[in-house]
Amino acid sequence: MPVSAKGGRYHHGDLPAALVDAAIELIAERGVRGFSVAEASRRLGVSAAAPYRHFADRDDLLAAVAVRGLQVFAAMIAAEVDDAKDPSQRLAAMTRAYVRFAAQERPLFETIFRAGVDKSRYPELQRAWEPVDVLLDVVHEICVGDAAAADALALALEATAHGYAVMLLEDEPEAGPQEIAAAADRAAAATLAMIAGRAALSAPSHETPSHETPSRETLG
Amino acid sequence: MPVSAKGGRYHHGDLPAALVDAAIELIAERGVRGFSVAEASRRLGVSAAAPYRHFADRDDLLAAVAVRGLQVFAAMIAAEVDDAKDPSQRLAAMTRAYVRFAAQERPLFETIFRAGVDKSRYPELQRAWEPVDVLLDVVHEICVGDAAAADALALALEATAHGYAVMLLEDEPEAGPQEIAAAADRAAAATLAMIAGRAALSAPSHETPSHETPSRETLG
DNA sequence: GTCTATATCCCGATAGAC
DNA sequence: GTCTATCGGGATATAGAC
Repeated sequence: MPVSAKGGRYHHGDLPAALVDAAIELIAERGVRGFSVAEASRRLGVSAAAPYRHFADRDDLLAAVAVRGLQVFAAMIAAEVDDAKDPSQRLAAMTRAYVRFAAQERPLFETIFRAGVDKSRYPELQRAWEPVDVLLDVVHEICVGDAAAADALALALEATAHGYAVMLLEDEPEAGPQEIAAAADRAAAATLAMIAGRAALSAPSHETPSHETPSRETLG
Repeated sequence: MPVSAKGGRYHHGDLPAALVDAAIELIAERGVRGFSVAEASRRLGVSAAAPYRHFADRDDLLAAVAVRGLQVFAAMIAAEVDDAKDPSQRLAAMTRAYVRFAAQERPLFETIFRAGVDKSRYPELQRAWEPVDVLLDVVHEICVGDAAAADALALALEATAHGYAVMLLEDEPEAGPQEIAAAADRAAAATLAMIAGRAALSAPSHETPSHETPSRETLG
């Protein structure tokens, strides 16, 4: 820890970065909900006021964590995808990375998807998604010349990956490497299944009778 | 509002139920995170202490909301599924209901899936899942005599439905009936696609090279 | 079963000194 | 850029009266 030459008080070389790290640890232990700027400060041994020199408010710090998370996310996906040959295998690899990221970098996943940060307030956050989105463009190699089909497939695969990831975190919060790998493989298999059955994505769902569904009141 | 005959102080006929309702409204407005027992009391015009006669703590009340939510959830699914003929159509209908539930009963969905209530603490909460799980047994009519395949398919469909639901809430928090119906239809189509491609679910995913993935540190 | 009152704790954020 | 001090607010939960 660097110490200011002028007085006895110490400085962080980079308090903003230290705060992001502390936030991640804190979120890992208590969840996004249990995170507070005050506690992060305490852990770094700085005053509760210090963070506000660098982040406008709590959300501002969370947004920085999310940006950081998306960088890791994109890197994990890219690494996993790298050597896969055909488009389907690349997409399956993406899903595998998606699930792994959720499990291995849980606090980052939580911050990105559950912190409730208003994206429109943080353009850098929107920009941080781009590298991920680009990787999804592989779908066009599968649905050649049919942009609508490609979009539908991309959405379906995103939903599937996200679903497996979220369900893993909910059902097995303490999953070890073994379980994580197994879940990632199942998700990857589901990706291939979805691709195989993709013809049904564009087909009309044949009836939408618009039932009346029971409301809360009718069940009292 | 019923008033006690004895004094000037009023009672609720059913404060526990009133608290659950108030909680739902509050969660609808501010999300689970913004919910507090104190605010719910305030809205009902009772003291902040009153709820603790009926619920041990905040989580206890949230668990009650979740149970309520699961009843509605099961009812919505059952109603949508009712008249569908073949298993695939029934499963597609379930997915449609799943997504609709998330969008139309957002606070209940949030409470069930995001409130972070410790299920093991609330057996009634586990029991409330059963009616939903039973409906998923339709998969056995598709994967006849192959229990493993049926389980894999059930998981895949659950993940898909959940993924579409969560993504809808994240991407279009203000979705109207139109958008909701469209999203539900896309999810239903994805269900049919997954079923169509289900052969790939049991197939080995052919390679699991276990890359080294970049860690947080290497990106600093 | 509900109220009043209270104890205890924590948080976000700001002002002003150094 | 960080600190001290502080304001203002809200939460959970308990004790004891009615």
